[in-house]
Amino acid sequence: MSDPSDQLPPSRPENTELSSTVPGVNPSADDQAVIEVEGVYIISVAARILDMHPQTLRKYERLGLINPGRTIGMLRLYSIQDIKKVRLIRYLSDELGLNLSGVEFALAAFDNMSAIKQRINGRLEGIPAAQQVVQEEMDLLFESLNLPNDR
Amino acid sequence: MSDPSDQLPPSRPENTELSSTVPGVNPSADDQAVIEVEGVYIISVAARILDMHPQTLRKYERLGLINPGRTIGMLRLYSIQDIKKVRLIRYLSDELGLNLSGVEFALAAFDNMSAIKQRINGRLEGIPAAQQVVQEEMDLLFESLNLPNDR
DNA sequence: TCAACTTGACATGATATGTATCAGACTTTA
DNA sequence: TAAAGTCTGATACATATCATGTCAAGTTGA
Repeated sequence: MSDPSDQLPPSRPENTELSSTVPGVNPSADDQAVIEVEGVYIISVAARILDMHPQTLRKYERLGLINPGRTIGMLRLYSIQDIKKVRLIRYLSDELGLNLSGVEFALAAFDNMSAIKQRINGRLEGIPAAQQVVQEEMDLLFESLNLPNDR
Repeated sequence: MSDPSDQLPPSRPENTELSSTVPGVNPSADDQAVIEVEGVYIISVAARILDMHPQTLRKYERLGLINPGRTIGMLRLYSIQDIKKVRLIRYLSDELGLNLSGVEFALAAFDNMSAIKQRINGRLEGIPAAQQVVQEEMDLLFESLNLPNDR
């Protein structure tokens, strides 16, 4: 039970990455919310893209699993990252069989692992050899959970 | 969402550690599997200790969540560690609301994290400063998931 | 010996989930 | 401005999951 290799979940489908800085249409520039109009969909469009019911998306938001932007009015705006996050949620739910509490746990685990990986890397700034080791092993960890390893 | 401190789950109850070498009834003596008769219960006793139905324990085993020993015949024998693992399962299920797929995921995550922590530590043998950093941060990670950090 | 265990199958009630609908108000866009 | 779409909040429904319970027929161990 402690050998990571004997409990790999089934392979994760493509296109469920949680993001990775920014999607395609954002070559250089910002870090902040600058213009950020690189693909933003209202709920009906997002639902059609995902082939899911709008109510399901609203429910996910109510549970804190996603957090789409809003217009000045209150219309939800789904970014590419939001769409991908929903795909990941659906994967965890449909393929791995987690309930929504489990999805919440898994997403939090993912976030925390990403954060700690970053922190370690920062604290090992002066020791590249150690950075390398941690990088490799943390990547292994992400793989073993079948979760994306960047943010 | 990436700050570990803002998603700490509710505090975990006492006595759900997954183990830690050996339980109480073992004043001095061994570390290895020497005699290892420091508390081993058949299913009815384990169920009474845990205040759970025997069928529930059998189901957990069938799903691969626990793996109690057996007599030469086939009677299940629950060790202290098994008992504690069941308590952890119950915590994940009852308190965090995970279904059994989620419990499986969480246990696997825990195992993998423990294993990677060990591996990193081994590979950083010659760099105590780095070991220290990783130790601290990995402990943080375990805390953030509200899971025990030893095995 | 015989109570307690084994496996496997099936049933139950409570709860979770995704989907659906309604009403009344607000936003967007043509 | 009018139509179409979205908002919140409530409610409802079919299906699935989970812990528990029961049964039968065979095995174990004090």
